Amino acid sequence: MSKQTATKVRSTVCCASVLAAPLDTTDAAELAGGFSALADPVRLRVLSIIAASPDGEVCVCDFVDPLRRSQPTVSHHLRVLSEAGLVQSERRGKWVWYSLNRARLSELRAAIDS
Amino acid sequence: MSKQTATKVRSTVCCASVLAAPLDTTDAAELAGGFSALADPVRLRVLSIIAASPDGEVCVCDFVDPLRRSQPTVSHHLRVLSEAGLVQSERRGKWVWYSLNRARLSELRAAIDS
DNA sequence: CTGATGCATTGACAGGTGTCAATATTTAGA
DNA sequence: TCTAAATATTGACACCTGTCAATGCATCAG
Repeated sequence: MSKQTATKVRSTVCCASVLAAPLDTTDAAELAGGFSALADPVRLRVLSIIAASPDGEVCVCDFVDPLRRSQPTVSHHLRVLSEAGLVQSERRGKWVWYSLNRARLSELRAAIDS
Repeated sequence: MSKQTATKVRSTVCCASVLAAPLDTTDAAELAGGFSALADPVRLRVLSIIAASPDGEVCVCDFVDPLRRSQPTVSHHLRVLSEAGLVQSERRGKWVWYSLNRARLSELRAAIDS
């Protein structure tokens, strides 16, 4: 089951922007969802750890030690990031590997671009 | 009293980045604070309204109608944005004018830049 | 000084969130 | 099929957050 949830259809032609034009409530809610996923230090470190990994993917067990959080807590954060579209997962054998969705990060970055 | 709170000293030379290097817990907490302020649709629309205003500043009373929130609620959101360093305020007579802190927005944008 | 206006603060409440222990699920290997 | 290992889910708890009504504070007009 790919936990690829809720990347709703954008209502604007390109992508929503906070600064370029008046933001409607739909776009505002969608963007707020994305930033909510970034609004936690543990999740930011999850993204950072993935970005710093040689292959661009990290399995769940390798987050537990550096994050100093329990395995269920790590799993929870990965789910939040996944549902926000910021990471994707792939099961290979007993392990699940997480990688960045840089396009989604770019969307959020662009949303606060002048 | 300038409500310019808590823009803590950055621990890195330039500015914290999620993707460029392993993120320490201090930087992660600081960035998460910034993204928390962006993690609400009402606040994103506040920023959008300011950005769309001709003079780049908006007084509190002019948020209430478009946001469809009570005046205390608007005031609450402006305080959150202010404490995150994303807006600044200036009292002129009976009115208080809010404007964007684009440098702070740039910091957050840069933090999720590749 | 008084009254009116713009904004901030307080208090209360419902709902959301991060955390962990316990448990379930999935997979590989024997 | 049985067991162990990796990950996900559930349940519980404390804390945080968005909201509004009521109230307080600051400023201006008269």
